[in-house]
Amino acid sequence: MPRTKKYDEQEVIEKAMNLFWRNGYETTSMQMLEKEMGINKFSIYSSFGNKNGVFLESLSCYKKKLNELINKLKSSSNGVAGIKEYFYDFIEFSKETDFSKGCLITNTANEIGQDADTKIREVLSNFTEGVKQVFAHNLKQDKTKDDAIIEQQADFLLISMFGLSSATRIFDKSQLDNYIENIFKNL
Amino acid sequence: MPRTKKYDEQEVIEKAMNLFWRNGYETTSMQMLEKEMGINKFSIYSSFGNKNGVFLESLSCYKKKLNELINKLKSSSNGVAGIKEYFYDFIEFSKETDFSKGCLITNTANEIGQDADTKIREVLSNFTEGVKQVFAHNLKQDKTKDDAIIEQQADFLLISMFGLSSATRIFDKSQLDNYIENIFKNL
DNA sequence: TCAATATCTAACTGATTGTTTAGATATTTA
DNA sequence: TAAATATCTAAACAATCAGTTAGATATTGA
Repeated sequence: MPRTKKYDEQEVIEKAMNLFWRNGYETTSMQMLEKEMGINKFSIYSSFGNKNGVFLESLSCYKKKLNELINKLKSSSNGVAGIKEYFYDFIEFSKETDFSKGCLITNTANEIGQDADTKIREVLSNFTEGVKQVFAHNLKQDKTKDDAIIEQQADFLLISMFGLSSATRIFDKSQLDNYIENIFKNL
Repeated sequence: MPRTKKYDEQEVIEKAMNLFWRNGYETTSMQMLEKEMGINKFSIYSSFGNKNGVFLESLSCYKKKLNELINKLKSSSNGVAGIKEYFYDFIEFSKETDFSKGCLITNTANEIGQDADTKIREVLSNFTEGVKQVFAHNLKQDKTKDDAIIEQQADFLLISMFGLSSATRIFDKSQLDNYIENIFKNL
């Protein structure tokens, strides 16, 4: 039996995830990953295959983190108000010390072209579809809404959330609050 | 007197602009620019200084193109309805043959970090502020809205437009239409 | 017609990209 | 204790990055 790993894969991936979250896929180099993860290239490649592998694991790690917010939303039973709270929760979630880094999923969707890696594209669309389903689930708690309205409003909220994710990187807190209030004005 | 340029700077910049628009700043390499612009590196560097110079000229070219839509909005006198038309116009504007490439300004804002080139950041914030002013100008045509409401709604529309720009790259026409209809439901 | 000179081609920087590999190091079980 | 072997370090890989340069080419005004 050989020596054991000095590092915990889950721990170093969380560090990689934060780097991708701040800088995006392209801008994040293997050198930067080495430094941030605290292990060298050999270890990175033997644990995750290649840069794309590190990124896919980072996406998975991100989803796990974000799932805390989504599970709170899932288990809520106050309809639209719960979704609105999720929007506000997300603003806090995306905050770094002095700026906001948006949503890793949304940032990636904005960065990649239509010729990007298939697995990455799948993760993005699966996640997007999942969020839409949770929105629809909460909207259904309002019995006055029929199926067509629910589908429509879930789509609207999905794109609005997508916009909010980008907006957190650029606009200030009062502008974001005002945005959310307007979004939910007639739902 | 020497020989004259074989290429028109405005013509080649439009090609560069389209490349940046499709692929983003980082992904677009000087090699790709050479090929797309139809001139070689020497000519690119002697005309525009460096890659950043090509990009700044591309941003300027993009603004000129988008100004056709914005001028239409500026000269309209039907208040919110004119802004809504601008949203729909933008969807068409951002369309490539088979997909949508969003807004070069928004794409750039999503791509760059807080340590990016100052000139680029300036172009982005100036442009954003300009669009907000045009929105406010049109909102003022509705005499029932006071200054506070106008400021609030202009900000809301700005972020919504920002979201729409990103959304065109990912969501389909019916989803985008539904998004716009909901945005303008209570303005 | 011809010297002047800007524009062009094409090869070449040096740095950095993602990825691989050889060999030293450390740990484990038998 | 010693053979086995996975993990580590560090140097190297080819490809590509943005940017430069020497020299050939073409066009101009005098």
